[in-house]
Amino acid sequence: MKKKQSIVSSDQGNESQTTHEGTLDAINKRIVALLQEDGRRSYVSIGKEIGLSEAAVRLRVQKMLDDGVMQIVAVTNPMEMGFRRQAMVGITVDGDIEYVAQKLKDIRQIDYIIITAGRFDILAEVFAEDDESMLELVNRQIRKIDGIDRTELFTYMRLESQRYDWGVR
Amino acid sequence: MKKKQSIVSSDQGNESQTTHEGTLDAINKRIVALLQEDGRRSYVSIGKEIGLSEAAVRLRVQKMLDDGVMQIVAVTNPMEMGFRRQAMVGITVDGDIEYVAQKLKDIRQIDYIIITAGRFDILAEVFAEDDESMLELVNRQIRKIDGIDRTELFTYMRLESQRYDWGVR
DNA sequence: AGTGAAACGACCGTAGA
DNA sequence: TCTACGGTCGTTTCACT
Repeated sequence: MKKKQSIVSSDQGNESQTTHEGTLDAINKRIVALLQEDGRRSYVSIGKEIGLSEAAVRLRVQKMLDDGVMQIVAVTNPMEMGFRRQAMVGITVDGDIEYVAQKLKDIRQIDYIIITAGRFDILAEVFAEDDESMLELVNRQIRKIDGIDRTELFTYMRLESQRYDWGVR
Repeated sequence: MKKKQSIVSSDQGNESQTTHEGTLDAINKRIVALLQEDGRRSYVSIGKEIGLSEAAVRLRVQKMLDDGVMQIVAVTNPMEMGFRRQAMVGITVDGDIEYVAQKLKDIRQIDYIIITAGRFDILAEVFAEDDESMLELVNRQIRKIDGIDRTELFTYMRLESQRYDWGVR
């Protein structure tokens, strides 16, 4: 529902929480770090820990959410959701990459795709209930897309330390 | 801090929220879907939307968090955090995979590693401030690890539709 | 950007079905 | 596993710095 707010840099002498390069100030980093542990932690308790009033914490969090610096969301565990197979699919394209990318995005069992430089043109992370439906997905859905040359499957044997804390460690 | 609670399936005629296969019941799916939009949405407002009391929603969310079905966390945007380069590194190992995996996990700029079957033994997602520090990371940190045979870098040109909603679409 | 205070709303534990 | 309810705590708004 929320749109990224248009930021007119109000050059009126107030020190910004984010620099032009997009790095956060020390206070925001601490706030983000705490919210990465528990996204529902109250502003009051965060404020107590870092020595700021509840309102100050809340305004900072709101600004970071509005600016698209972070989001606070439920992240599900694929295993617990009944998806026992995950894989990365390396794809080489001999047609229109944008077209292929669009078609891939329409597939429900792909959670993200990456346009890359290297041996592959696209990497797509896929999940499936079991080996059977993983094969079905790759052979009947992905490989059928016009413009796909080859696919190569990297089945996940084990996923270590999935984290969501880019840049705040 | 929280441990996954041991589930003794109390076969006393109460319909469970999770089946043995780990899929959620319809109510929990709706709750998760709403929390994927806004992880801080109040239990009261969720309850109103799905026709359940605040306490019922709260108990269900608590159970899903305790069971490791989902987590509610802040997810940062690497770009906004000043990390303008992301890449997947494909790694082949000629030594001890566990040792290599452990060493990789200690590197701050790796957010997750995947043990795979296929051309590579390990896939690692890495991020860096710029090309310079990406090269430094791969050449000076990753390639120096004992037991690593070859590495292959897939630089992200564009990341499409990163989502965190496995299985609830 | 930040504080403090008052009114309101959400959350939590528990009792009862 | 649900609802109802009362006590406590968190959030919101606003005036002030």
